[in-house]
Amino acid sequence: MRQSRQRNAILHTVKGTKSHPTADWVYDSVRKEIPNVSLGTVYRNLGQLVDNNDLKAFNYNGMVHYDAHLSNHQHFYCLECSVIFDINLDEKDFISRINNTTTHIVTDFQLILTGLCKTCKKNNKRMKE
Amino acid sequence: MRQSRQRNAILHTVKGTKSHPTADWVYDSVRKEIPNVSLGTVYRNLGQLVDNNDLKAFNYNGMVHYDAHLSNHQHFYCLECSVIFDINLDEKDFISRINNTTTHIVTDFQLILTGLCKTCKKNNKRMKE
DNA sequence: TTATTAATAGTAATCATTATTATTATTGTT
DNA sequence: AACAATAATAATAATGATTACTATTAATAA
Repeated sequence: MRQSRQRNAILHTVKGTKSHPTADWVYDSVRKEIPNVSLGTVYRNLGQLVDNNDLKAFNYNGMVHYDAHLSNHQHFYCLECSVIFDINLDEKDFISRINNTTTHIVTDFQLILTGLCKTCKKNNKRMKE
Repeated sequence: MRQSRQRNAILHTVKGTKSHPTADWVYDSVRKEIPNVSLGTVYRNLGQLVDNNDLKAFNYNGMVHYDAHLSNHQHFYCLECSVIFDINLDEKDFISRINNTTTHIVTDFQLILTGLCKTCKKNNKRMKE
């Protein structure tokens, strides 16, 4: 894998946000630095960076989201403000718990939690007062 | 909501399988009975049937899968044979457990388990002998 | 410094899905 | 049964995310 200005910019962009961006968001962001970067380059590099374990990817609502936060965690999507938050969950414990209830061998899982985030919960209360 | 031959065929098709089919699979299946059915009709009706709580839908690998099995359950995808199995999991218990570990309010979740199914596990053992 | 070839920009193609529209068929009402 | 009213359809075009293609550019090893 060679060095390239584009790949560095793409990786730094994802590392520099906690917003779990889509390819399109990364494209818009990288274009501010490299205006003629190609959308195909963004997709190709995001894919390679995931293969290379520099990024993680997950599907939500039919779109791929990227994440530079590599350690064991899950995601929570707020139905009010659409922000994706990180949630800490003991994956090993969860998997072993599941494996006690089934005869298949569960080795991995994709979990996305939904609901109302802390901030939106507060705002909702205020509105009702 | 009116009656139509197409909608009936679409609903019966999904009710008649445990394979958690995609729109395309349903289309191919319904075409055997109604050869000139339109793919748009299949998509529209699957959407309506979900809105009407006759079917449930979930995303996997960027594709929507439909399920006529409406009661509380989750899905397990076998990485070997690509079959999607049903898994029983106490949703309420799971949600309340999660809510003990976070300050957001979790009301729902999407979970897809992956691994090796019972059958593929057996076959794998045989191969290694 | 040059040859090799990975990576790029630009563009076309693909795949799942949704929208449009003129026609057909269902259903409630005479 | 005949008839409006309009929901549902087939056929097709359009969309949005992603992947593939290709000629050119640029990174690296010799």
